[in-house]
Amino acid sequence: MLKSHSCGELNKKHVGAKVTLAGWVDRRRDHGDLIFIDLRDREGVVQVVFNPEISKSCHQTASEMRSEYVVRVSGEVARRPRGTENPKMATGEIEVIAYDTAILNPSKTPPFYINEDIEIDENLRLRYRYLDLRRARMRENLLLRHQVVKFIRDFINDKGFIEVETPILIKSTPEGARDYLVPSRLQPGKFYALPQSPQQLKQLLMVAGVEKYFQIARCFRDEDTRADRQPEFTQLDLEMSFIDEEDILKLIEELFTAMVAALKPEMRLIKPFPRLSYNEAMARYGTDKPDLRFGLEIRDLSDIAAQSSFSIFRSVISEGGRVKGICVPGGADYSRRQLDELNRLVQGLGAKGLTTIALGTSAASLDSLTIGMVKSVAVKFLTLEQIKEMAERFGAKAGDLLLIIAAKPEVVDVALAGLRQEMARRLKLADPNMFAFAFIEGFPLLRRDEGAGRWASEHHPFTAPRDEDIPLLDSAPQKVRGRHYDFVGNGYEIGGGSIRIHTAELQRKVFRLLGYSDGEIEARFGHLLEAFDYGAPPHGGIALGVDRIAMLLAGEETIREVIAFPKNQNAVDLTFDAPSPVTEEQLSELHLLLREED
RNA sequence: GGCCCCGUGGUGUAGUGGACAAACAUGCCACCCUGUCACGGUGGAGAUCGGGGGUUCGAAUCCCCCCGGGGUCGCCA
Repeated sequence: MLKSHSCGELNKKHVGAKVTLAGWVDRRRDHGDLIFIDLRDREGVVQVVFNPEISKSCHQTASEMRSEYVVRVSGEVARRPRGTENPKMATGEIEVIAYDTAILNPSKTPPFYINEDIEIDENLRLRYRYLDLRRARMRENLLLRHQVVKFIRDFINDKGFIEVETPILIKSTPEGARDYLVPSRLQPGKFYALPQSPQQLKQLLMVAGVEKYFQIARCFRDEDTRADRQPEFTQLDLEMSFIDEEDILKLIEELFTAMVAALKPEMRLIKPFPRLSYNEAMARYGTDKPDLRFGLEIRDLSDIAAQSSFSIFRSVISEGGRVKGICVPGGADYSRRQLDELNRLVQGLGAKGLTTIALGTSAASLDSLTIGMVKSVAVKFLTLEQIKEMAERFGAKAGDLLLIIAAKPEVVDVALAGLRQEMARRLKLADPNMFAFAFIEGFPLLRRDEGAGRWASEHHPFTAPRDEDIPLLDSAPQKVRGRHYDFVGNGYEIGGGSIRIHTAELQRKVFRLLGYSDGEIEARFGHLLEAFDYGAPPHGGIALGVDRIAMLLAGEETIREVIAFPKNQNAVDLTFDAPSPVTEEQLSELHLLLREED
């Protein structure tokens, strides 16, 4: 080793010790004769003093040091002179008096600050990711992610699970997300696909008798990115035999409770984790991944709106739409400009517009509210009674603002969910010191794919229907509830799972309902169905997004901040400039010919 | 594919039709400085205002197209 200690570990117990350190120059303070260097390594920063009276050559070398130079320093740890201690530094009580030093490698001036935490253009950060990762914020995020994965592995191991690796080169399944394909050299014209998740593999492991499987698994989906979505991401994938929903939910609740206590003890949880039905989540929050740290719940006003003479409300309802809204406490004094912004927001989410009703601030209470105190474009078309009825539904008070959207059911929910999120952000309603984890249950097994004119799986085709709903598969598929559950936290979908179908008979029935011919079923899922005929145990599991867990625990807003080398929004790796063209020879070996694009 | 936001010295920002051959902070370079810690002081270099076209007497600023980054809807079994 070129070093005897790390910079960050030194403290007053080391006073008098002769140490050799190595790291990067975080900052240089040159007083002419006396030079101070803040030397940084993975563990932290320590002040090194170069005094020409101790070593003239050291002092000369130090005067040549610049930010991010890699240097080695030998010196004696000393207590700082009285009055010069720095309480802001972890090592601020001591310093290292250098008597020998060397520049191991100089550095160009970096393209951005390593020693300051400021927002930098994402392009630059990703292009120089190795420098970005030197910054304290990213170093801490990498460490936290390591701790998260380590904690998960230890915890799950203690519960009797064994980690099994599954193939990265596997078979394309056209349903679901778009696959990343890998051409085969040995099998001309054929392709592997990278796994979207190890779903079928882990089910086969259950048939194999593994009973309790887990994996920190890399998954790939060729879909558009988001702040919480990357083309490749990491799942905690697990599966158990001989269990029901309760076993999985309990395990996950235990895991997250223990993990937060261990890694983020200052954060508060809602215990036990709330369980909401899908219908309840959609009705109250307009989404199946609500942020439960704040209220602003949605209320359905369709019945009142239908009675009004407001033509927008009436026509939307007559076409099968809904009129719903949220109530912003104290929002009645919102300016025209602010309301316009909200209008644009919901229009961006697909709504035609936003109806705002400001309940007059001059009213002492709702009872004393008069029509003259209400500010709204809809005021001419609503009676005072109707307005009060709406306000009561929200438990609104005078001075509140009602934000109402009339649209098709799915648009109303998307727009109001977005509006709710935005209002909470503006009003700072979400407690930053809380993780509001929750389970969502009772999803429908199927949803109608109107484009294709057939049924599609809400989750995936391996999800078991509730036993009592199985007869409905033939008569009323839309009413069948799946044995599926989602795990959400602070408005993010952290993961989901289900109890699986484990008999070939039921699995075939569901595939047929999804519109597959018997031939397609055999070609795509024959391996799984065959396995089910050899004693498949009842089983189920869950998959959780490790990137999102790390992001939440780190308090970050994108998973890029907890991935060492993420891709940008266009799925490009800017550090390596991937993807990139390949040679004609490579294409030829793979039996590929590139298509001319217009 | 749609919508929204952003692009000005190395970095972060100000400037939204003339007083800008572009300002501030920091970084960089040189010199001075023995207790600093975001050290301080003096001086200096550094920007075709993302690119192209247009409007105008005049464009960083207004309009159009393109490029790049971010957010989001669709998409994500």
